Amino acid sequence: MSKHPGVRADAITALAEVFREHGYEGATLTRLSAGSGLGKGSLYHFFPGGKDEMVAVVLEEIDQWFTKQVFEPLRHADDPAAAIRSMMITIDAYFRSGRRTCLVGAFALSDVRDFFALQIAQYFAAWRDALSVALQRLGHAPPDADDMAEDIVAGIQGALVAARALDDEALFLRALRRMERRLDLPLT
Amino acid sequence: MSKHPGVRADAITALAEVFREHGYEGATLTRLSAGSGLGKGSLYHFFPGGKDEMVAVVLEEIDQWFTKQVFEPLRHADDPAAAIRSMMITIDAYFRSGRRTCLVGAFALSDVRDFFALQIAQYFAAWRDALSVALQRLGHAPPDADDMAEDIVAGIQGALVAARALDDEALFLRALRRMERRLDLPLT
DNA sequence: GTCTATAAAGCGATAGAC
DNA sequence: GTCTATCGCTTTATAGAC
Repeated sequence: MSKHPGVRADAITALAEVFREHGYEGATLTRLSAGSGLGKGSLYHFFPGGKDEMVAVVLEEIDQWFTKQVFEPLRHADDPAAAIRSMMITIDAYFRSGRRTCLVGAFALSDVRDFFALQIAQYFAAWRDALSVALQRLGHAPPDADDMAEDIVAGIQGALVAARALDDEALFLRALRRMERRLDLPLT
Repeated sequence: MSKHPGVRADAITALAEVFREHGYEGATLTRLSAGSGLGKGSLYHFFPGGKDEMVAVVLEEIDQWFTKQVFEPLRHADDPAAAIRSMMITIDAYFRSGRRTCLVGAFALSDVRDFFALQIAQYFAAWRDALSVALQRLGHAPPDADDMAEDIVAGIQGALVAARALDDEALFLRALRRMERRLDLPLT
């Protein structure tokens, strides 16, 4: 254990941003070093497994963040409808209206998908299942809730792609609102 | 002009597949050479601008294919509803139920987006606009038709991401059917 | 723990024989 | 038009001084 655990934690956040901006192959050690403020030697001290270990740790951190901020509230909030609405706001902020990409989604489209297949699949499955639970608590039958949840999770990824492709920030929020309306959430 | 124009045309198709499987940075000249069956020298003979020119030509070919097979039918088919249904079938075949990625979509999420921004934006805009025309011909007001078209185009991209992330082929066709149902197309 | 120097391999691109 | 050989350069990763 490091005597300054904050250094490693801060590095993980910085590395995540480099991977997000440049992808797996584009995230060179030079860029990872510059982005984290750590020399190559220090990076290999914290992540002896090199780039692959950095990615694995970054994916783990992302999963933990979403579990706490998105998945758990969907499953356990007193008001499921409010939790879904809150998810949309959280997501819009996290992805900065589509200016920020989803690292997991981008990896799913790339050739590193197979290598990190388990973590990628788990992230998407956890999101879909948590959302399905919230929808079931609103009275939807499990097969319908699964279908709706799958639609939303995929829709968010598609909105990220389209917003970046068309360079149109407004598109992302517009898509979120469309999906929310489609769910026909009860007023609270 | 080459004396064997088929060689270059075949190469473009092969190069497209390499870029699709490995992304821009992952598509090394060694892989592009192996995939096309042409030596590096021959590749530079056909594409003096190197990788960047190969990508530009590949994107152009993709745009031409979609224009002829998808966009034009949406705009001019006698039966717009049938054209939209036909689009879904064409798309499922082209993307092989999500096992094949959309090169343009993947580029939109990557760091080469800025470099090819124009071609990427044009592809998405052309798809959305052609679909909007078909929906308007079905009686939808232009703002509604634009909204629905945007939803479908983004939804297809999201379905590609989710299908690959969850390694679930059935998800892609399921998403296409959901979107088709949502359009409430008239029977013909 | 952090750095610089460096090794070994692979990269995009070019030259030139055929 | 096609190939092989090769040039610089960058890559990941390591070694070792501090």
